Amino acid sequence: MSKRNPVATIENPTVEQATEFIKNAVTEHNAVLIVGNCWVNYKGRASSKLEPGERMVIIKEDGSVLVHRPNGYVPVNWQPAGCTFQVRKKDETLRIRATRRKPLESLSVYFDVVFVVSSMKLVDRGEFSLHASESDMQKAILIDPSLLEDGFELISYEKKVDPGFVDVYGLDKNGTLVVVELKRKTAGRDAALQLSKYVDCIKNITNRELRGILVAPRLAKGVQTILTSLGLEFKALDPKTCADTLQKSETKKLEDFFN
Amino acid sequence: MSKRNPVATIENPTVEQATEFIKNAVTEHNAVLIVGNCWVNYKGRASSKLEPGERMVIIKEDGSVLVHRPNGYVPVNWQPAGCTFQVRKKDETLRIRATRRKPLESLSVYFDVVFVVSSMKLVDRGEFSLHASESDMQKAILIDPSLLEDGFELISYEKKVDPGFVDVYGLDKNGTLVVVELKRKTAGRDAALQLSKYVDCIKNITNRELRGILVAPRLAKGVQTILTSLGLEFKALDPKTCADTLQKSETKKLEDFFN
DNA sequence: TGCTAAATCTCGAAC
DNA sequence: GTTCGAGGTTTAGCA
Repeated sequence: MSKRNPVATIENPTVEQATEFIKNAVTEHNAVLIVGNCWVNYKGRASSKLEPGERMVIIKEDGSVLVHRPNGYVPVNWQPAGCTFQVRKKDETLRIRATRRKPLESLSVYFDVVFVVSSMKLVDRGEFSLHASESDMQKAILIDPSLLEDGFELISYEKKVDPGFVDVYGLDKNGTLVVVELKRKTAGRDAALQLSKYVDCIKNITNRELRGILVAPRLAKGVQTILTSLGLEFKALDPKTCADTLQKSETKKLEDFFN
Repeated sequence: MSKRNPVATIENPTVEQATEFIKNAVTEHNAVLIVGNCWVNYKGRASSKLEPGERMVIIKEDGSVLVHRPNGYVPVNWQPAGCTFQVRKKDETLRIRATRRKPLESLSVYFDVVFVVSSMKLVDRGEFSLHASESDMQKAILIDPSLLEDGFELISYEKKVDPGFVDVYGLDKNGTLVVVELKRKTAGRDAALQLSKYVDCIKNITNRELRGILVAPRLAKGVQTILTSLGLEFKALDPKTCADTLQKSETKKLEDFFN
């Protein structure tokens, strides 16, 4: 089995070697890792100065830069993506200057000793998901309808094309028809109006009494007023709560399996 | 000349080798750099999942962790300082689990391929300074009173015990008495009220006309309204500008010295 | 220890 | 494009 190795490393390079190596890496839009003794100046939205010390510097292929001291999880200096770079050697010192416009700011890192430098082209297509997705919220309500309201019974559900919205239809404990609109983030005016449209639409079909509930972690400012004036309701539901419900459900399934 | 080299590196280690190497590094509170193919789970204040991809992982000696994708300057996952670690190999997979209490949260990183791993003990005593200090801002105004306002003349200044505040008294171009309050960061409501107190205090002593000016890089939201209702003024002054003025002054002194 | 206000905040959506 | 609001915000200053 041949293992892909996208990383090239030089240990204990001279300043000259490191300069050439980094210059090449940056022009080829490779990511670069540098560990060595350096000092840093930043000028832009603010200005800062960092006296010499041993640190890790990361340059990413998108032109972002991070300077990390041996302690603390926040970088001491950084530059967001989209920087242009100037790498040069002068008087036995390597200088890396990362500049960006809008806002105009520049970060200069000076090395007099480099312990190790790596250049790499990483491939990362993995998806990142924080919290539960909207479909997870929907699943959670399917599993435990009481998340929505005590005595709530599900009739049907429909996944909309519009991302972030999922409709649920059901009956409350009194048998009244309920239309639900889900949102995984703060619900704004648009969500309220959307729900109102659905409710109006259904009122044209049936003469039954109808409740419209907007379900979201929270409401944007002023939306409660809109909801009230439209005769709609709001139910706070956290994606995290949904994630917990799903996980409990998973473990319960396992327990059922073993019992 | 013997060059200090605090970095040990293994290129293309097996999962087994990497596991042992990292286990040792972590127990000795060394910093660790890992580049390889990994996936990540986080559970704590929120929860997240990151599908497999090639990334850089940094473990620092203070027990903080960073997971960096090839793009973006913010880590996709992280853990603040003070974590306890569990490093183990299982089924040809390296798992690093970083846990912290208060809040209870844990980050698990799984590697099936490691391209390169480094262990290091960095020495960094360099001082970091951001902005100009408030006394720098004061000095800058002493050097160039027009930073404050055209035609401004200084009468006296006083350094307050309260850190972050420096009072300046002067006359504007019309000879009107001016009271200035300096703040090196965004001025909030408290700064406005403080200035108001000073102004009221002086109004009790003299019958002269009096202007109160709040000098800061910017105002917090809603503070302009408060200032207006109190009959006070705001002058934007960036610590950065002050730093520039000071620097120019330094170079000018040098020029004067040589001329 | 808990709270409040600021940050080279960042990041995204809404206006 | 700018403003506004949320974040696993983080962080620093105080009560």
